Amino acid sequence: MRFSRLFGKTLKEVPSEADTASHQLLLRAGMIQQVAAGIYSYLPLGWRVLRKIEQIIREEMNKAGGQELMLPALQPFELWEESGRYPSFGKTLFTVTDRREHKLALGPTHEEVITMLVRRYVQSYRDLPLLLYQIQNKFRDEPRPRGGLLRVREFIMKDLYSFDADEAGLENSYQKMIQAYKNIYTRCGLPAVLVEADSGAIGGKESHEFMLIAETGEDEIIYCSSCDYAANAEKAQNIKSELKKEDPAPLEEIPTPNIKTIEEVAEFVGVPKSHTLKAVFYSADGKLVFVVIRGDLEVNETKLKNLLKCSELRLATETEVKAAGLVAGSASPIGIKGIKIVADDSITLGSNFIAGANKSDTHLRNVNPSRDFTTDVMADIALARPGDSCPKCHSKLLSSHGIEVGHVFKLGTFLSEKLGAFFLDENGRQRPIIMGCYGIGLGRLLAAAVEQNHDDRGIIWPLSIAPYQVYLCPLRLGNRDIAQTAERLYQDLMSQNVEVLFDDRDQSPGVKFNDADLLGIPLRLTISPRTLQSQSIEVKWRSEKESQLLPLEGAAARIKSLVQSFECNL
RNA sequence: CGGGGUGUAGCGCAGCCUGGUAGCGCACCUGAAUGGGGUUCAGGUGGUCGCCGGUUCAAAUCCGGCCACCCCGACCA
Repeated sequence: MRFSRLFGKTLKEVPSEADTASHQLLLRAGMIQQVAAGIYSYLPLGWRVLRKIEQIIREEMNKAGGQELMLPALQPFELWEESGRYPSFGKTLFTVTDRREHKLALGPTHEEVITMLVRRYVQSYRDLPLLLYQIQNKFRDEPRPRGGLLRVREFIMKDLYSFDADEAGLENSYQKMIQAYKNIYTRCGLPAVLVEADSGAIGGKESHEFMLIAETGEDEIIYCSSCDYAANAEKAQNIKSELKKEDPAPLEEIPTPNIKTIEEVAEFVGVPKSHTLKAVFYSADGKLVFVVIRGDLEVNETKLKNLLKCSELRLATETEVKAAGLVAGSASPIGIKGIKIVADDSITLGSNFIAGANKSDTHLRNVNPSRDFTTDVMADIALARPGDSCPKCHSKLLSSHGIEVGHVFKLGTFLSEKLGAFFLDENGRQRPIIMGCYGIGLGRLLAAAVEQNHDDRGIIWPLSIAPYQVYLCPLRLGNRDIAQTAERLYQDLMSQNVEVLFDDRDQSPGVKFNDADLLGIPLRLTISPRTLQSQSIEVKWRSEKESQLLPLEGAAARIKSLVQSFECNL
């Protein structure tokens, strides 16, 4: 490709809308353009990168036994009501109405459609296992698109769906996909890590995410400093310290004037926070919920939401709390009636707690769960924090931010049961197909690759996904020798099937070098009067500081093998 | 949805407070010089000042409403 003909221009200044590195660089390099909030066009350079990522993913999916197909973006709205997933997607589902006033959804994902397809063709266990995938646009009306390509409303996603006859089959498919994903990240030059995850709106039981550790990441990862435990903070567990059991002492009121927060209570009474019980009020689908947790811990709202199986969860407002007759600051579950009480299991790891008295400016001493109050539900709903103990090995937990570059789910049978996808097993018994799904956002992967690989001059593409492999950069194009040599090398490289961007513009060296660095093409070839004098060209990797000279004679073939040897290392 | 911010040429910005019909840099076009890290000089092209309404002899500027985009939070693969 000749630079002079390339559609798109590089920018010196940073467009004001961008503040993450990948967003700024992709805009400055002329690879993407924003059309509306969370909606982007890909220009030729950006599209070439995307297509390379797509091809790598496709190859790995095929290698794992996946079969590619294509599904519609427009889906009957009823499908979402039937599957029961409409409430959990809610407003993120884009809907349109056709001329017959029939409601349609723009597919945010395709489990419904593919399950309908599969149920028609799979009747027997002999038809399983099955791995089907598609690479296409999905639509989600995100509350807040952000970070350029990192969170958008229309995006290209690879989604593979697995169909198995039994749990062992699902486990096998799941492991195959995890391996395929690892291959994909390696080939794209991304050190992604596998973490335990919450399955969110998709539903299902077990789930893992692939994360790229990055400051700009929206997710928080909790990981162990010594073992391999790692989980999304939404899902992460910790070891809750067990306090010495004392014999239950009688309840006792203590006046606590103007003392409301756990910190204040603990200090006032002179006990550690872990000797107190904290009350937090939530509104779950409009119903008030009373949550009790040990004072040294915080509530993990994702865990709570899953436990309550509600679709909307938020902190209750002051008005709602008052209306329910609760005394914020001095509330406790003792004597509460008509409100659902949910407890974290930490409240059983201690005794004689300090808790509210449901009377303003008053607390109770020696509160003991089960003796003094009962709960409707008890489970782990605590937030794991850095500094806590690892649930696997008790070492210290750490945290960092990450970009979610892939998510795999064991769905189980809830969709196949809802949508009627059954098969007959060896014994002629009808059973629901066991499903899994495995997604990668291509644009996000591209942005993550830039977040991971750049410096203050621009992008540094890994060779495998670079828009071009080689940047051919002749200086002083007015010089006929230079022009001819460059033109010949350009033709030679192309005939060797090297992907080359030929900077045929008669620009000053500074302009050319700066553009080369900004675009981030891995290998830069410079031809100048200087190099020509020694019958050589200068070769420089974008990722390295130093350059070297290569004889002009046979340069194309040498460059070809340079590029190839690098590819083989991946 | 709550809080904050911004909308003036393709991009980055000034002008607005104190009304008089728009300016700078980059990019682009023409010419000349320069030539290993965004070089220099000269001359040009390009804007219904986000939209609608109001005040006024006169609105980018003042007032009201709306819209879009960005950031933080809520939320969310």
